Amino acid sequence: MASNEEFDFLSDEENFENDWKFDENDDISTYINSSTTPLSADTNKEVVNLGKAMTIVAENNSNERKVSRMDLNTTKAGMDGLDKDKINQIILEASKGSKFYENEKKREKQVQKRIEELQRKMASFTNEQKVKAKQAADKIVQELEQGRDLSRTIVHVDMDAYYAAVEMRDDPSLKSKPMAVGGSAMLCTSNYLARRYGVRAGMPGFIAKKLCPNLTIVRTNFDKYTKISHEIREVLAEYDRNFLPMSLDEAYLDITDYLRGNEGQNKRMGEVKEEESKDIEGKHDTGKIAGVKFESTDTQENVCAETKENDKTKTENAKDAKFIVRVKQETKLVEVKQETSKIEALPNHDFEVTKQVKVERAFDDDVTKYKQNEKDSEGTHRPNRTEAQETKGDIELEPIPLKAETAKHELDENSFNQQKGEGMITVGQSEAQGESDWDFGHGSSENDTSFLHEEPAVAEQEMFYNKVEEVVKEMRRKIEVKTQLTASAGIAPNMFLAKVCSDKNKPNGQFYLKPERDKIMDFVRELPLRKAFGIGRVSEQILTSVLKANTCSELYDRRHLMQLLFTPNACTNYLEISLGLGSTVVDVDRERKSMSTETTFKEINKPEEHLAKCHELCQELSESLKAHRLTARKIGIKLKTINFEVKTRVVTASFPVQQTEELFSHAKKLLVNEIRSSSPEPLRLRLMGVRAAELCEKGMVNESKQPTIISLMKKNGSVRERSISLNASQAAESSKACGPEQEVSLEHGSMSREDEVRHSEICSDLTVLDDHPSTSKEYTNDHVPSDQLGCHNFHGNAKTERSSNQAVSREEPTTFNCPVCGRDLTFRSGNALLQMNRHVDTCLSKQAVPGVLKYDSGQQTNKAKQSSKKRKRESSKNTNRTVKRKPMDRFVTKHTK
DNA sequence: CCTCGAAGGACCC
DNA sequence: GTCCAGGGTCCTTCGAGC
Repeated sequence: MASNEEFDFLSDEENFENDWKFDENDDISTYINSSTTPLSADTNKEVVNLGKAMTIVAENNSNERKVSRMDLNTTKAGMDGLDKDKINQIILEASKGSKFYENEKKREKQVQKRIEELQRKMASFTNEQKVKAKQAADKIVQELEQGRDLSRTIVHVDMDAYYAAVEMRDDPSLKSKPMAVGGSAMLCTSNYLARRYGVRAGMPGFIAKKLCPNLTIVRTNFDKYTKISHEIREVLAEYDRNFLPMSLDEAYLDITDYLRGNEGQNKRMGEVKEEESKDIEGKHDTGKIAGVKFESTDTQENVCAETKENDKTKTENAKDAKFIVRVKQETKLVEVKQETSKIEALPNHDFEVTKQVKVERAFDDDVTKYKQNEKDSEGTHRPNRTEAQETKGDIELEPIPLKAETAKHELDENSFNQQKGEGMITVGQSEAQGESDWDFGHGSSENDTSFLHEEPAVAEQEMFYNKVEEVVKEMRRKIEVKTQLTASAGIAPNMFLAKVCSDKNKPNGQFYLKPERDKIMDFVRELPLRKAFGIGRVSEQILTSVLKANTCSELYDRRHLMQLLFTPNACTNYLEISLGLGSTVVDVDRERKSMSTETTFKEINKPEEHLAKCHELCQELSESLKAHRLTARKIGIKLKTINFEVKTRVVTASFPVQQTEELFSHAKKLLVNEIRSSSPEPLRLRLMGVRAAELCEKGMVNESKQPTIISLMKKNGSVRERSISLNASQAAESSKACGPEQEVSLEHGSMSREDEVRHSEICSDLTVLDDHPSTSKEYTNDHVPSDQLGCHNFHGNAKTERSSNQAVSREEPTTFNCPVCGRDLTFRSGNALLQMNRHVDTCLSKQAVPGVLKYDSGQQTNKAKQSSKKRKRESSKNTNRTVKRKPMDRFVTKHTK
């Protein structure tokens, strides 16, 4: 436990005074918190003599510094203890003189310039300014602190070296070799053996080869990764149906509801599929067995019983219990009930007592390999292992977490609420904190936490923590059983922390940061800033060289300066990071904002080639748009010259487009402009891209990586929401619920923009006005199957879409031409006529529409949207600030008063 | 003075 | 011999228009 002196953010008068000193003396050493070491050499301008690799090719300019932006980023997993200098030297040698390198140098200079400006600015601050700034910062801190929400249990699941792991799984000979997945231009990922050489994702293959001449590079196989990703997601969905996939190998889950014991509980039981078990047998070649079969549970029952009586007995018996499991050397892997309840964890988590046992189903074959978590909980150190080591199988057994059938210790609502904590002060915390400023916001009657000091509450809390760990372990095991790939997980009260935690015990480990404020602050204290989401190369450089802050605590100590130097947005974000705050809402309802395609090639410099390439890209993009049923109002191009300079140009179309030629006509203009403006020099490109933005959905749920909001109708830049947001599964459900008769197809074929807008409004009107009980909310055209859209085959006034024999039992889709708005509307319903009439009425009562729309787009929609979100969980205290931490830029305010 | 759109970047995986 | 991706999101700056 850190003493307050060591980690005293708020009573940092000394630090604060040091700032003044810094101003007067420019004495960096007094400014830097002596307890921390610089992360990188350029933390301190004076420290430059770090070997050749660090001194840059100075050419003419003696002021030139090293291009630190090209350095290896070793903050990621599996990169500890590398000879960074040597690696950086090799990278430098391989890059020197290239166009890319020159460009990096240029960008580095720009960053330097910014840093110098900031430093100048900082030197000009008066004490008065700083005092004021500190007050302002503290005020924000206080608000943020008040919004701190520790009630959610967020899990970040991250597959270990995913692509590489997949390739190794399918070709075990790769396991013993350093290998990477990608191409010679760029690597996507590398295995842990390769990482020992400094080979990592985002590195060009040829440099990786220099670092590790034996490196095997395997081509990417995205289809395969996607398929496996689906399998992983099936597991994740058991724990949180609304989990948020971030990429193929990474996702956030909110398992709070699951922990309450009611979500997904009975979904999977007894349905372990044959093929699953076969898969497992088939693939396991090394044959080391670590699975365990639980039989009688008498012993364990006893252990649990005794646990409550006597601590000593608890420990010993628990040990025994573990031994029993191990000694037996049973070899059957069992699938157990979803909900694992670890009843007691022992000090240091050396072992666990798992209480009973309801075997739902055993795999057909008794022999199943099961890899062991090397480390299961925080506090104990686990050495890094390579894949080669991991497959050796010299591992300890660990009982598979089992479900506690006798739920005597099920957390009751009461204890849960305590855990969840209004104001969340946990045992021992108030003492530890003393009268520190940290306590702000916790002073009133509602913060009477005396009840938490009672033993039962502590025990229950412990139980809860154990349960959390077990659940996540179980999840990871399921993933492994299913895919033979390991995942790491971070568990924390918010997404930011969960992310950091998942990295902590990689590979194949997990880390639980318990929802206690002082634990979080401890955790965050020495956290390198670079680990924080949204702090990349540049921000890190700025923060270290301007603020001399390497860790979150140091950042916090400079909050007054942040206040003066950065934009309010950036400032708040930094404060959130330094306080360990992050989003507690795993928000899947994110809508895709743009869609693009780009490609790198050998130099292209002839206009006709430019245009040909552009057309190609437009075609690709058009296909993507069509596949997602999207149209775009903005079309942009991206050009990268052979010197790596990037230009983007955007144009707003007068109506939403989707077709290749439509896209091309806009993109072409932009491109030609650039060709012209570069002339008489040829436009020498190495990359071209086309982008579509301001997307409008043409119906259907967007099948992008995240389930999306349906139907955002945009007009004049302002968003007016029409229909209730549904995620994909909800949409599917409601679609089922409504039945096909509620689906409406609309003719989109050749609409003008005006038509499109009008059309949207009409759809919306239907949404709003329809009073059909089952459709009052979901009645949009969003569920129309793809083949119903476009309606290219509708010509008549009322034409059936299917052959009549097919349509006998189902209602025939019928197309009408609306005499008012002129649109073709298809209704698949027995009462199509009625619906049509309703539509016509709507069109006719145009005057009523604005009012409706207005109302709808006002509070109504917001409310509806909120309630439609399955989990509106912002506690009443939760101010708007903390909830969503957005990635941000750390730009600098132009004028800080 | 405020709002918007375009351009440029930073960052993430 | 190979010589730094591609698909996104969000933020800031800055000039134009109201």
